[in-house]
Amino acid sequence: MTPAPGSPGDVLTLISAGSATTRSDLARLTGLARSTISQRVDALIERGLVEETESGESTGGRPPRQLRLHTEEHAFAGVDLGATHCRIALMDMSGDVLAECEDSLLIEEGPETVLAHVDGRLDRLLAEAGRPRAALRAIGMGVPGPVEFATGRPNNPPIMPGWNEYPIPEYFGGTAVLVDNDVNVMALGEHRNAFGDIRHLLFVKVGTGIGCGIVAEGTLHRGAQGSAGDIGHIRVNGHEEAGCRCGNSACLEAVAGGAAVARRLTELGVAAESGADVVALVQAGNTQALRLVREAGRLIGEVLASLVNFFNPEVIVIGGALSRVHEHLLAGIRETVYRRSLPLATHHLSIVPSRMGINAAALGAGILAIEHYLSPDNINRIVNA
Amino acid sequence: MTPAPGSPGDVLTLISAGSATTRSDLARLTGLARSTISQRVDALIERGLVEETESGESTGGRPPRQLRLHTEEHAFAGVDLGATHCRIALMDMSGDVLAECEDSLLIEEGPETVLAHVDGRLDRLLAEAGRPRAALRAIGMGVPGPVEFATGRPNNPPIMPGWNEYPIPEYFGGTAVLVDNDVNVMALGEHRNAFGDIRHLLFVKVGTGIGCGIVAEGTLHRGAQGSAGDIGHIRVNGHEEAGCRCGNSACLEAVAGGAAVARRLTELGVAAESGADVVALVQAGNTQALRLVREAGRLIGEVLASLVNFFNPEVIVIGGALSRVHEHLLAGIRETVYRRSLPLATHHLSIVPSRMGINAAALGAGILAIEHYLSPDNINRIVNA
DNA sequence: GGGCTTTGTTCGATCATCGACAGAAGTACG
DNA sequence: CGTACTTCTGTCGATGATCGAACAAAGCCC
Repeated sequence: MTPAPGSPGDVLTLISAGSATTRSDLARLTGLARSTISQRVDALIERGLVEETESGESTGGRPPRQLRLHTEEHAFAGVDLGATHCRIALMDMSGDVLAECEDSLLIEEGPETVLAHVDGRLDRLLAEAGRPRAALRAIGMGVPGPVEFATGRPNNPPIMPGWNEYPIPEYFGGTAVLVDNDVNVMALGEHRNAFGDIRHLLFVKVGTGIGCGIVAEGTLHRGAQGSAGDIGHIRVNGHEEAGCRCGNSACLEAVAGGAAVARRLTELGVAAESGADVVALVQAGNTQALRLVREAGRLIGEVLASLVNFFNPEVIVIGGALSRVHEHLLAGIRETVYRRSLPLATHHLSIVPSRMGINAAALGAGILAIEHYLSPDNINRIVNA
Repeated sequence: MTPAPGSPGDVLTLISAGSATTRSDLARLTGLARSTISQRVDALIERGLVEETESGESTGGRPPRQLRLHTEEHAFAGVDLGATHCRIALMDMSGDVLAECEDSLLIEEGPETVLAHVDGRLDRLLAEAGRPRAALRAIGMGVPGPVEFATGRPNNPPIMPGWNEYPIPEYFGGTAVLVDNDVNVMALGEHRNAFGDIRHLLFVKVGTGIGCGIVAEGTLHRGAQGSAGDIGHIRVNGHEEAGCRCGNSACLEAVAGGAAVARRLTELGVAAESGADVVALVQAGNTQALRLVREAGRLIGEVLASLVNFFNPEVIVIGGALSRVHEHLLAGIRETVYRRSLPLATHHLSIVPSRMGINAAALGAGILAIEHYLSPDNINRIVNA
């Protein structure tokens, strides 16, 4: 994955990526001498970052001692804040979930209330996992709105009253807190768990609104103002009648979002209020709902066709509430994308449903926290301290 | 620009970027000891990569000796191959042009003919600049079609018959040859010469066709198959009647490209065959042409509005033949983008005409070659040899 | 049990880097 | 005009990281 670096903290990166599980592997991958590797691994073990497990299988000689991230003593939290829910996953350093929870919680109650709730849940989850608060190394958080990633402040979020410019990291004192848009952390979760070797990936969340997380060269592309991926307000053909909350008309999410599909169903005499209702109707076999979901897929596909030409990704992952009925949504999307995009761009393109489902955001947020902690710079700092 | 690395070849990167012009600068920027810097600079001077110029101005003590890239002894070529032309710029290591040439040349004559022409011109330009062929360190080349960058082979280019899969680098023997799409090298040229500190930039070429070069995190984004930026075949609203050479209808370049505008003018009774004719008509004050160019700008703006939401660039540069009448084209583009994109994304967005004009491609291709040669890996290899 | 292979550690040698010093080349000022 | 001061650059011994070789450990194969 990584080329072949030689600096100190890079050793840990290789271990965490699973590229190397023994000292010999490390020596081969980094080009450093075995003795040097041993010395570095010792330092990492001493700091509690790496542990040795039982010996592996021999390949004809002395069996190598397996190395892995130290899964005790450290903990990381991934927080998924939605408009009406809060999910938290407590993870160890290798990304395995130690404990998790899910609550109904209105984000519009404002940062103090919501973050106090999160803080309380963190204590409970840590207790459940039997780790002290001090073991919590970093917190990742996905929120439903644009965020200035560097400072962790929401940037004029439309559905988060009271959160504008609120400095979320400061609420948690000294603990490192990484805050990002929810779609971005979902994209990250999906990429790291299921598509680690894919370089360019799009994650499209189809829920009440529609958003997109962009992975370019394996890292999140956030854009100049951190608003990249906001595809919900791209104009689609021939729906000028559909007004959008943003003030324009014919926005993608005003014609193909969960709320829009529900409204159209209601107009046809089938009662539906939200994307969840739509999903229920489709699962119950309602043909009108099924047809409209597929039609929504076509509209989304039309926008994605443009983005495929522009960005040329290898994989597009479809997630969000509506993707629970992904067969129909995907059929519509695929139909349009493969017809409207250039052959060169679609030839090796896969369009697949989310593999992480409802957990993508919390897991992705946790991964954001873990990767921050395991970044070579941070590790070098810890080891040299 | 670069964070604060400490490895050997990075010193040269700082010098070439203009971030450091003296040994003291280098020590401050890299954090290395002054003695270490001196030693490295000596090595670079000995290899002929860096030279000392006359002393700079004193700031109260001994004046520092200025360092810069060694501009003699090395040469780089930037080759801009279009459908009907060939421009070559011979440059020194700092990107200054030593000699250039421009010829009419049909790319459809095939690789052997065209590359032989290029090779001959290279010899002439080198002679003009008084440097031996051996001084030519690398060649960058932009071609009008998709390219597999890693191997330098065109990938099913529509307007380059005979070039498919042709291994261009092999034609030039041992010299390093970097081949890329022409729009990509234009984007690179524009970025490096005029927008070096911008992280995310789009370069849009409006000529007979329409294409886009993407700079993300300061580097070219080529996509999974190297076809990223192919925005000419994105569908636009309400022009289903316009058939495109790609087989679809309502493609952006079928309604707003130079050829399309010329065709529409002809339909209105104003004779025009190509984008160049359109430009001439606009410059002559023809109001029909002016109106259609502005209308083309609006259509392009509609597509760009989507891409701004998706990619969130800081700057969009408009280039290509039609941009010679950029006031009108830009007016149309700006009008639509600022109306249809999200405020957060447009707030700090600039949409500007190309500063490099017709030279963008050749210069960008040359920069591709220079940056390849000056990459830390390559420099370390040279110094340690 | 005795080769054989692979892994991991120990230890002296080597090389890059550092810090302190001295010299170089200017300015500021009496 | 000379002296103090500042800033830049090269030299040199000390230090610390890295390496390679030798050695010990731990398995397999016969």
